[in-house]
Amino acid sequence: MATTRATTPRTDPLTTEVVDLIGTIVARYHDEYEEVATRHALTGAQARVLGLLSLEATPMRRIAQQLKCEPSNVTGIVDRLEARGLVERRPDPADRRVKLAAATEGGRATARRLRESLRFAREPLAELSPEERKVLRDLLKRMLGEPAA
Amino acid sequence: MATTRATTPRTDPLTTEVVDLIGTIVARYHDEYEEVATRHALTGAQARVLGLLSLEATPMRRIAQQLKCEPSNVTGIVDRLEARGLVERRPDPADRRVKLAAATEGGRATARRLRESLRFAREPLAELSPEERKVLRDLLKRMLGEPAA
DNA sequence: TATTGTTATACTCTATAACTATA
DNA sequence: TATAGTTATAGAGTATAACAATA
Repeated sequence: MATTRATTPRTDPLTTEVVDLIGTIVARYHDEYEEVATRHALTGAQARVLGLLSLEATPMRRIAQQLKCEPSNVTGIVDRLEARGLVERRPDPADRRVKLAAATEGGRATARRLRESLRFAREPLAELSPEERKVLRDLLKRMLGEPAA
Repeated sequence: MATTRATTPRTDPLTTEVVDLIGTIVARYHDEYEEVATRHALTGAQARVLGLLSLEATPMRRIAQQLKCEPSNVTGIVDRLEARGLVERRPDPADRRVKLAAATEGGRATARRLRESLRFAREPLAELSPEERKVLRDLLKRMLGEPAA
């Protein structure tokens, strides 16, 4: 079945330790993201969509793809952001079926403040020297299947 | 406040790149967790609770603390797991107010299958040699504020 | 015919507040 | 009186199915 199993058994202590560390990072990252969103009176999903739209106006359909959820859900999320003046719906000149959701100026400002509040993985990285950050970057890249730059 | 700020400005390209990589890992980890849970007909929250209870019987209150949610929510989650025979409630001999939620044998089997399906951060780590995994472990530990072993 | 966005529906997770049974 | 668990309630996210407008 797994012919390379012997090289790196999935249960060796070192691998388990790294897996646990990554689990800790994932948990901490998510907790902080939710907390920052709540502090701005947004849910996690709303904060994610606002973050997307602060970069560029996006068709409803594509928002759903980025969120990995059904398009029908995006309607409600954008509704709530629109009700607060953070987002607006605009027609797509090229296709009248499409609605482009776009962040308003206020929405972009909120998104910016949100981004700046997300200290995690910034402050902690200050513990590492630039050389160590490079090593970490290359290891993470290889873990994710990218060529090591 | 942050006297070392000048050394590593939060916006330097290398730090940003590492932050983005960690964001990618977090997203992938969560997507896979949800997908595996769904494949076992469980929600993410149900899978997390079942994972906890497969290790040891736990008072409702403590489950809420681990999930970082209100105790009232745990009632429903455990209800649904119990209705499927994966979990059961038992009295705590030491304190009759307390109910211990415990995984049944079937629940432990499901939890085991679930754990085995979670390949992420296992398979990807196979890309790294044992030495590289050690370096990664120590960098992650320091990032998380632990002494570097 | 196919696609985009929406509505309608039902389920789950979430927080808040009030309740009960113990301590 | 304080604590553990529950119930009731309301808001939000989710998937599914059916619909109108447009392609």
